[in-house]
Amino acid sequence: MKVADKHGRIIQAAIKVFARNGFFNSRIAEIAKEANVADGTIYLYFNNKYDILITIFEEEMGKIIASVKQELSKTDNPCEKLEIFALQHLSLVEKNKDLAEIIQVELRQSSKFMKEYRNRKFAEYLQIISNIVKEGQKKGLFRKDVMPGIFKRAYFGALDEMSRFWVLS
Amino acid sequence: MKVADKHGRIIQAAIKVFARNGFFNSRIAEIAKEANVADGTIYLYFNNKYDILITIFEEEMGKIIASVKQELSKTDNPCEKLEIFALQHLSLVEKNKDLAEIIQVELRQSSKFMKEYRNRKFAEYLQIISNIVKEGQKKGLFRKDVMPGIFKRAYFGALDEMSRFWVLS
DNA sequence: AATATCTGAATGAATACACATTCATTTATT
DNA sequence: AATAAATGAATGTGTATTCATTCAGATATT
Repeated sequence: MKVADKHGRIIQAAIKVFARNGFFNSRIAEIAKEANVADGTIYLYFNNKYDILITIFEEEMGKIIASVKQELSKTDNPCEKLEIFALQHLSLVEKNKDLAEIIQVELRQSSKFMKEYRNRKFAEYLQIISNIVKEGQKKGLFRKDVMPGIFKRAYFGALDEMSRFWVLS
Repeated sequence: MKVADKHGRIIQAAIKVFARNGFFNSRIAEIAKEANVADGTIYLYFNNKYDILITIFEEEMGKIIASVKQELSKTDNPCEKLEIFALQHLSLVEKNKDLAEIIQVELRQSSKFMKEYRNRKFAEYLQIISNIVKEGQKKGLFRKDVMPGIFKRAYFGALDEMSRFWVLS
């Protein structure tokens, strides 16, 4: 890492500040201060405030997806995969509380103010679950009447709501 | 309903507008227009913008809780109750998409900008689930090692995430 | 090697503007 | 006539973004 990785420092600062105040109540000035950077410097690395949030979604979710896929590749038993996914999800949330909070809180309303932006990374994350289910059904391990597209939501939703308990405390 | 129930009209307008834009991107002027009321009139009925949102949480969640409890009282079999809760939740979401969206999207971050406000109504809603579980355990119908406080979150989370699929579409 | 010139990253004060809230005035109700 | 309710233009504040300026380091010139 460069001694002065401004981009990275701003992202890390923003994760902290957004998690603390929520996106709309966060001030660019506060992020700048947290990153030890001038207000204007932020605009050398990002187009605007939204852009910082989008970058957090993209870059950080990307890392998480990669890490989960990595863990899942260690087995090809769909039952075990499902379990690994849950454990991995909860442990990642615990390790990155600020990031988890931003994803949980801001992702939901992001579509509201970033019309053009559809969160592909999040969809990709959910996709991992439905792929496990499909695989399990092919192998005759899971019931065929479970709809993977519905299941992925129920499974993720349960994990998400449970983890929210300790993220927000 | 009174011919000019301003309070109610403003609330209904705000539900529509908040659902459309999200809280922070909603303008008081837009709510006023939607309610066919002058901007200033809103401040005769509410202290400020936050107050409108809080009132939505309190009043509308109150109605929903009452309605769910009503339905649940029709049986005293905990298994059936759990099923009724799910069906009732999903049907209420479908009937009140705008309200559902606000609760799903804004509730999460509300704690961020309304420091003093703890959402009691929402806690009360979750409580319904854990009470069913406790009852079922007492009657020997549910496993004793299920923790009601965790289960209520997993169950609600699954329902919530599934319904989000069609709320936001 | 010493000096002059250039470059562009970084700064932070100044700007511009959006919008919640107010309140003097008007309209309705008793 | 007195009181209450409603109006909407005007106000003031907060803050995202801009941009003229600085300055450390690179490059050219002597």
